[in-house]
Amino acid sequence: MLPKPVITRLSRFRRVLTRQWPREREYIFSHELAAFAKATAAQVRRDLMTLNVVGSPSKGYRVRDLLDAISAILDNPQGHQLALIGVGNLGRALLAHFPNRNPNLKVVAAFDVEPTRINRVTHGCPVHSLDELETVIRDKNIQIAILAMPATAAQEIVNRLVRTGIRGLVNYTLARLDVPHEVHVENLDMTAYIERAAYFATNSGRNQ
Amino acid sequence: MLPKPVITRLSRFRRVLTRQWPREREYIFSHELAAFAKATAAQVRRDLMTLNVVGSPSKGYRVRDLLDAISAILDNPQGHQLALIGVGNLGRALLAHFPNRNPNLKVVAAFDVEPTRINRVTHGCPVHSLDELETVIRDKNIQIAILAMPATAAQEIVNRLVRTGIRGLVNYTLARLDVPHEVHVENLDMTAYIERAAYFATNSGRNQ
DNA sequence: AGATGTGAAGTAATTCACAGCC
DNA sequence: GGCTGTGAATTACTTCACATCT
Repeated sequence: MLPKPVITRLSRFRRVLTRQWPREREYIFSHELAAFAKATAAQVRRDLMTLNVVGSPSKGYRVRDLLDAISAILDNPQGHQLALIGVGNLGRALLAHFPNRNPNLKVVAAFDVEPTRINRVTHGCPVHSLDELETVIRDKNIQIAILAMPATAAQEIVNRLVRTGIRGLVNYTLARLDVPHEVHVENLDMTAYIERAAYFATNSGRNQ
Repeated sequence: MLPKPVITRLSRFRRVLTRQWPREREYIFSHELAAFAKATAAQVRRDLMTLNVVGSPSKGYRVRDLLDAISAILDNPQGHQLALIGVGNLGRALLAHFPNRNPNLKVVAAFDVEPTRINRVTHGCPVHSLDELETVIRDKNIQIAILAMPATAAQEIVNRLVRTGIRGLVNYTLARLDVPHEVHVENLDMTAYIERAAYFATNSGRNQ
């Protein structure tokens, strides 16, 4: 298993290569990718080394090879089915941001308690009642859940998700979650990031 | 300037102390705080050491001292004024999440291009036209901006913000921003986190 | 007995620097 | 000449372990 910073950068590299790098340029140098992805050339070469991607001193790395290697790491061959819990403003924002992205990751079901939201299709995603959580998760083979509902309900729903066999959680809630160690949690507390930005802004920190 | 992981933990510690720790318990042991904040006791003590907070072996740390020390680090004496750029779903979600939080951080102005959104008050926050960006930023002494609008417009608006003297950016956009090194950027690309969760979920990674 | 405070050790991640190649 | 690939050095962060305190 690769270290977290490497995974984070690979994800960034891929976005640069697919969205910013001119399609007609078949090769890229480490320093070019570094410039786009806000990394250093040495860092890029290190990361690519761990992926066993080889470049040539004269041409650099073949973009195609790079993308293949990154996908082999980041993408699941069967793809990932995701569930969204909570279809409030945040949930809807996530749904709206999503469809155009990584085709490997699909939000195939959303859940809410609000009757007016249930049994409708929002941004192409069907919204179910929370009562159906377990059945839908199992039926659609969902491995990852995005938590975008009030913090108070979080732990209880997480317990249900864990019992149903969820593998990963993306937690937009303030709640700190208790999960067995085989379940991966990404905590995305928005205020934490803003506090951090505030600290480094006033202390005139250097970038990144 | 303290390292990023320390700042992140301090922010977490504070949330635990203000929201989860029983008000009547005036003291807390490092291992207690560690359990709540998902850290280790040694880590907590290290962090508190760097803040020069002293505890007693018999009683632990005084919660009040802790909070004061953390605030002295994280909070700006004049507080922070924030601007929100983009009042779509994501922007509204951010506004909704905010008011109850850190009183030191206030979103005092929002901006959008959509005429139907402009000159209204959303979640207690006035929405201005983007045309007024510079004047409002200056008038309200805003140091930090939260970017929650389409990626395409991001860099141009960032340039304007930088010219107006912004100190920090919280970037929810896919765009990678070019800013002078004295401007701090927190990048919060949602899909990156989901890709990370997917990777560690399939590779059955350990938590955190 | 069971904490704290902290040097020292250990581990993780980044950067240097340079041989080898095109 | 400018790039890749990579051991070695460096820097950053975490954890250990223990003297000290109450």
